[in-house]
Amino acid sequence: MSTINPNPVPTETDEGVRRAPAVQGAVRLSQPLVETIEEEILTRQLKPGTRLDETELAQRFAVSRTPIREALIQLASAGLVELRPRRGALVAQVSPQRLMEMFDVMAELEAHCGRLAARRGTPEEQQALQAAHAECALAAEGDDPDRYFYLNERFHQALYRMSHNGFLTEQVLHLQRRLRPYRRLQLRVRQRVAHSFAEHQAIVEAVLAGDEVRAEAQLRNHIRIQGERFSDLVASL
Amino acid sequence: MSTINPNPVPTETDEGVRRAPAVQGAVRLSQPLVETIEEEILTRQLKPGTRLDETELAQRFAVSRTPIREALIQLASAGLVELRPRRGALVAQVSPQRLMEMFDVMAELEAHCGRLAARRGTPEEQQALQAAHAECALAAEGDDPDRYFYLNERFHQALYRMSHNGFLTEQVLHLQRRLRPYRRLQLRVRQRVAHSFAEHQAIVEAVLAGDEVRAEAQLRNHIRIQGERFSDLVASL
DNA sequence: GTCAAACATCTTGTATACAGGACTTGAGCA
DNA sequence: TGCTCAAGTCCTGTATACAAGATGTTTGAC
Repeated sequence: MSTINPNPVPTETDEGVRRAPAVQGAVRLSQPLVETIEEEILTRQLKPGTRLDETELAQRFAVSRTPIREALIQLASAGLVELRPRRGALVAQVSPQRLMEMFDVMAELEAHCGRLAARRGTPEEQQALQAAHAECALAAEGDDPDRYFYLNERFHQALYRMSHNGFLTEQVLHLQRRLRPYRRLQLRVRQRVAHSFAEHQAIVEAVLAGDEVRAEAQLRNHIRIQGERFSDLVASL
Repeated sequence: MSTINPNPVPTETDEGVRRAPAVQGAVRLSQPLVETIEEEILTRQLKPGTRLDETELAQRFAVSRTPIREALIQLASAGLVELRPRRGALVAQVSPQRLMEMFDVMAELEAHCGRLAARRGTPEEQQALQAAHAECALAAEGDDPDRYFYLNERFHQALYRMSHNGFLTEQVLHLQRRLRPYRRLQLRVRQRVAHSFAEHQAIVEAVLAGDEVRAEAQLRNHIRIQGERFSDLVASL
């Protein structure tokens, strides 16, 4: 019987789900379930097309089918799971074309973040952006793709916040998370880390200079490159 | 945007939700519930902040609490309902600032649709766009704001499809629906229908001419005006 | 040997039971 | 009179029971 993995994201689910059926502990059982299953889908431990049997999951997490069903519904709403009425749940298949469509939308949203960040960023946010950029520099020089990948996300998140548009930030964060496994492939490509960092440099300069047009263009291009690289990758298969 | 397949057949909800508990008709009871409650929230029959009591809803729709809970979870994922653990569900409050943020994102997504439509629209799609535009003309001349509102949505949807980006289309459709009650307020403003139609004219010309830059700019402006008007409306209160 | 229909089994969707947290109300106290 | 605390009630979250659709298998006919 497997328990729920400790989460990298700081949450207040202080304890695991290892509980006797009648004991009430966490506020909602389905929440950690959503996070765990989502993580496993995004990390490809659960592969697209995999059947998600409710009873099996219920046994695995030592809860009843009720919170499992609620978790699956939430995952379906996020697009990670396909729910076929009366026929069970599958890990959603994401076609290469759809991925490219998602990268396309991501590029536009990030570009808009860049424009707004250049226009609205406060001095503190500008400093935070530079700090995030400096951290990326260390990882890039140290030739540590995994660490760069993580810091790269932090860099972009600093930009999202600078947009001062909470809704936009939520949307683009969601897409960032959704596309993570595919973006991760990119950095394995030769020289990609170095190129990415150079692009960041141009972005930082444009944003700090308050150059909305350039910030927008640089970011659009920065994201779009990933979509194109991904497309090359797919085409080569 | 949810990947829950409601039905093998893309049919309307055959009728209301009033059914005897034991009658098996729809594939899932929660689906029509989601649609009904969503409709009532979007039409303001259920006002922001209203408590959504599970037992009460269960009685009203003559089902058990189980499908009600599943519906509420889906609505919460769509942002229409706020779920407070152990403390019940509320119709989500949308602050004026958040609405403006949503209009801002909407403007960018529609603008991108416009650009792609100008680049990729097929002759059939161009014809469909013109046809939708012509229908709007009739409603505008006839001074029928409600009908114009409906046809206006069809016009925009024709543009979304022209983008040939399914993910983008889903996202922007979702936002169109979400913002509907607030957009509806716009057309009551004096001369707004006439202005809107004039803007459509410019959009159609740009898209048909394949002028990506102009199509994008016209659409961004067309949507942004609504956000600004809304902001004026809020400020005047 | 192939196909189809009927049956058995599995799994989902819904109803209901039950436990525990949250809100309400009223009494005691300052 | 106002505040605090406690008991009672209500409602949510979870488990479980049950019904019916979906799937797989076996058997029978051609």
